[in-house]
Amino acid sequence: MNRWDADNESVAETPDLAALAALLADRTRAAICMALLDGGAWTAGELAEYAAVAPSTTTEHLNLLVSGGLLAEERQGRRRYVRLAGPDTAETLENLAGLAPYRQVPIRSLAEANQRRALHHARTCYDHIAGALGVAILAAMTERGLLARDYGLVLTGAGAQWLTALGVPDAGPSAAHRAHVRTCLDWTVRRQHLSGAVGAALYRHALDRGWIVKAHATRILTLTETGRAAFRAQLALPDAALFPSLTFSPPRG
Amino acid sequence: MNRWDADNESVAETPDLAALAALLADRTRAAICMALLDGGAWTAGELAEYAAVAPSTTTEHLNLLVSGGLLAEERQGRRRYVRLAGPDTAETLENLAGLAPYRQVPIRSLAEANQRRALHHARTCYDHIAGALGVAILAAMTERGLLARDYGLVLTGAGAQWLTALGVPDAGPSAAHRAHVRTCLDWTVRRQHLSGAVGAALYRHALDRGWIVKAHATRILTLTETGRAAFRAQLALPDAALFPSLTFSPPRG
DNA sequence: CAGATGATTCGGTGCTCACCGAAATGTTAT
DNA sequence: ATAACATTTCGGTGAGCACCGAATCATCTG
Repeated sequence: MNRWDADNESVAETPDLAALAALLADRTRAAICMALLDGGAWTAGELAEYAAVAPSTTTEHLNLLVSGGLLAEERQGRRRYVRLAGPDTAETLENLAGLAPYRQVPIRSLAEANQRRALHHARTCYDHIAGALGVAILAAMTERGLLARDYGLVLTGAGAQWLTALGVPDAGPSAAHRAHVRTCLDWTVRRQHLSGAVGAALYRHALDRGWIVKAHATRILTLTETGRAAFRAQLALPDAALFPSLTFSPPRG
Repeated sequence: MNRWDADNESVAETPDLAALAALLADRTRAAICMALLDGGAWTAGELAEYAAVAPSTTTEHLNLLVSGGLLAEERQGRRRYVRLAGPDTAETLENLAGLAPYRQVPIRSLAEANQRRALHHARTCYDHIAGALGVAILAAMTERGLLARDYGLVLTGAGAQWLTALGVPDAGPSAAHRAHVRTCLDWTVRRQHLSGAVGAALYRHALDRGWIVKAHATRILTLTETGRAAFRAQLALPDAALFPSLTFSPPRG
């Protein structure tokens, strides 16, 4: 206790950016986090198999990630479920991934190639829709005057009416602390897609109505025939956004 | 070249989150990035002294950060200037810092304690105002109806009028690709402050009018007497936000 | 209760990397 | 030209850590 600082301790607190980054700096841990961006809870064993490391190694990684605040865990009997700590964690992770350099990964099988195409077409991004479909939705909503870019991105009056006409519950007051409309940089297409509370509500609605179905243990979303009809009727989405086989993956420099 | 994928290469590209995070996972490199969040360009030597490592070590770090895309460099004769790559880099860094755990750092001198108090009171956050002053500005603008939270955070009509009355140039059309109004999590106060294009314009305006002055080689902003008068008249900011000595730093758990 | 299953603890190994100092390179000042 | 200065290159050292396997603990199933 010093004279010049009688009522404070003689220490201060600084955000430990390096400690947080170190959690993500390992390829295995990064892969785990990217997998958890599907928004679901995974068991330790599933993650071990996914990341192709021994269960013991996975345990160590999960301990670090949980105690670092990135993951939340829930134990049920003999198994350990983990998921991302929250929407803000997911958002920051996606932003970071959009900023990251690209790395070449080999494709070893036809199944892998198909899976990758599906992933580029439509996938979850925590609690909303990403991929070519997500990008097309944002573009169409902007073009049709449901979203406006004048003062940042906002839902217009027409947009609010459109949502209620669809039967999407208004997430406004309940999610007061969360931005209503937001964008997220897509790492496959390098363009923006819709996130925020509206993006999340739209995703849930599409799931409920059977427009899309989510595959197990991946982030892949499959568009149903009903979904294609709905997106055509509601937003006039072009076929290129509705069929995986037509999804264009641009070469990267 | 395989039959099943005749026109694509048999490799795909994934964002290398781990590689990006590894850049920030070192305490020295993280300190360098945090220093550069003042928005200015630093020489390699200045950063070496700031981070308390040998010049040769600094060179290696800067090489990594530049080639990783986080920093932009500019050489002038025998010296090397570096700055953050862009506003999106700065934004992601601040978000990350807001998510990071806290670390205790010892305070070794009275000067350090004063500096820290000033930093908590008002500082730059790349291109806008952070600290207690920044938080107070956001709160006051919201309370006075210049910003609204109904559909995400937006500038109201009254807010736009207020800005033009002040003489702040409208950054709207010129910064079309950037969000007009945005918030940034403050690591000192753990509350939001105003960023985005409007935040940047406001900061520049306050500098031009002599409301605040920026100290050399730190992120510290000092409020002038004119500035205090202006913020009282325009936003009715309370004294607690106008005087560093009254700035409250809450204990952390 | 026995056997299977999911997760954890622990010891040991190998690799990566942050750091420094000394010498070298290139630029500005006297 | 010579001196002072800013930065870089390089070799070597030491610490941290991701990984595995074997053994152990806890839980569920037959």
